[in-house]
Amino acid sequence: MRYSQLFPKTKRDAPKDAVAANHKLLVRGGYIDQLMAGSWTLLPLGWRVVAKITQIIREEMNATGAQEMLMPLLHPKEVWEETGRWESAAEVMYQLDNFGLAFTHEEVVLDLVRKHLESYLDLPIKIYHFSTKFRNEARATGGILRGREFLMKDLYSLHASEEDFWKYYEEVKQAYLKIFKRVGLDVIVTEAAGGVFTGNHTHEFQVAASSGEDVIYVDPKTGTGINKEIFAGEEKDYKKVQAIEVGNIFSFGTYYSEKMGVDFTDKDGTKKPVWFGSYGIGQTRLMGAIVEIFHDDKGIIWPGSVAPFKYHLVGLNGKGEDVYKKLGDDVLFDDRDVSAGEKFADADLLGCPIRLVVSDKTGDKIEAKRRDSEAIKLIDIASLLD
RNA sequence: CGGGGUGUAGGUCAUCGGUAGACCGCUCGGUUCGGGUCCGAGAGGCAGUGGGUUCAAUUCCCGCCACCCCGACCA
Repeated sequence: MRYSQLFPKTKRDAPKDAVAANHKLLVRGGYIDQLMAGSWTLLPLGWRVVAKITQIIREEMNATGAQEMLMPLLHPKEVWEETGRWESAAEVMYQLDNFGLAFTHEEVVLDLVRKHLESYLDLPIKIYHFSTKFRNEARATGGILRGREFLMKDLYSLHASEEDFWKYYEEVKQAYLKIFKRVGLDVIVTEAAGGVFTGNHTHEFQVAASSGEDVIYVDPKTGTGINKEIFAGEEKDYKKVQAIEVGNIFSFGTYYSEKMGVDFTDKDGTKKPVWFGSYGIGQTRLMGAIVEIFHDDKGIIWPGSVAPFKYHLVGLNGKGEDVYKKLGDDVLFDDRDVSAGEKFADADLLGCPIRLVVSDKTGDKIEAKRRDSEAIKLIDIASLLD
């Protein structure tokens, strides 16, 4: 990608009211653009980051045997009335006369499954999708961390037995740990309340960050946390940390299945309700959380796995064209006729992992510098392509 | 939803009871070319919106709207 053709360009100033690092840097870098409070366009750069996050999640979900699909966002009132959530979740759900906008998909999944589920032989079912969620947030805040509309992966699993359910629940927990590790985050598995979703406790995946809106108590011995909302221990025995919730997993037991009549014929010939759980990761929030963790005063420092481009090639003195053509697709080439300083500043702001410079000074070599280091080395094109 | 703050050029901000100015960005010309170079010229604004006070309102007062922050709330 040539920078000269990239839409849009970087900005020198952050939005005047922006406080959160992700808000300032993602907007300045041209990753996201605000339509209104809690509503963001993912610009070409931001979309590339989200696509990389999505692909990592997809790989790990598929590895658990889950199948990707896509469900609608406009839901009939009826299915939500079956579980009572048309009323109980009215505050978070955007509702029209006979429809509601998706803020989650439990009801739709259960309606889907009951039409196709007959026997224990059909179970387990593990299905997921990536889609927009609408939430009528009383207060959208923190840049892209809490929006009224955002992207999320939600996985749903249905099982013939409690034992099989918990086995898979644990498998998803491990998959989540892999996902967060792959995107560069250290997460704290945290016990929490289920809110509108369930009376049971749930597991959240929290990332320590001073800008986080959650408070959790971390047990120094196990490294696991308990959300402030259900914490009942002695404060002195725990470490209190602020954190961003980047994922969560829920067990519903047979509660919703019974309400919606989602049952199957078991081995013994009797009808039983399915065991049901759901598992979410917000891709857009995850992008914001990554920026909260990985940035300095100059800009973003993307982990390699989610960076929009691996290389940011700076051409000076009209050079760089040859190197650009050899590097393939994973490179952003700053081909503008502007000062070196401006190009370096933009490279720091955009935060690609490796900055390459080709100039009069580098001769037939290429200068390489990691975004997270000051060390510079000269290499030749052949070893770079290796 | 309660409290606070802010709305002036594309962006960030000054100004001020007498119909607006800087910097950045943009366009043009020159200059420069390893950390947002420098010089010159130019384009660009119904001062969020509705009302009130006044000879006169961007400025003072009130309503509304929007955004940001704190709280409440919250997959």
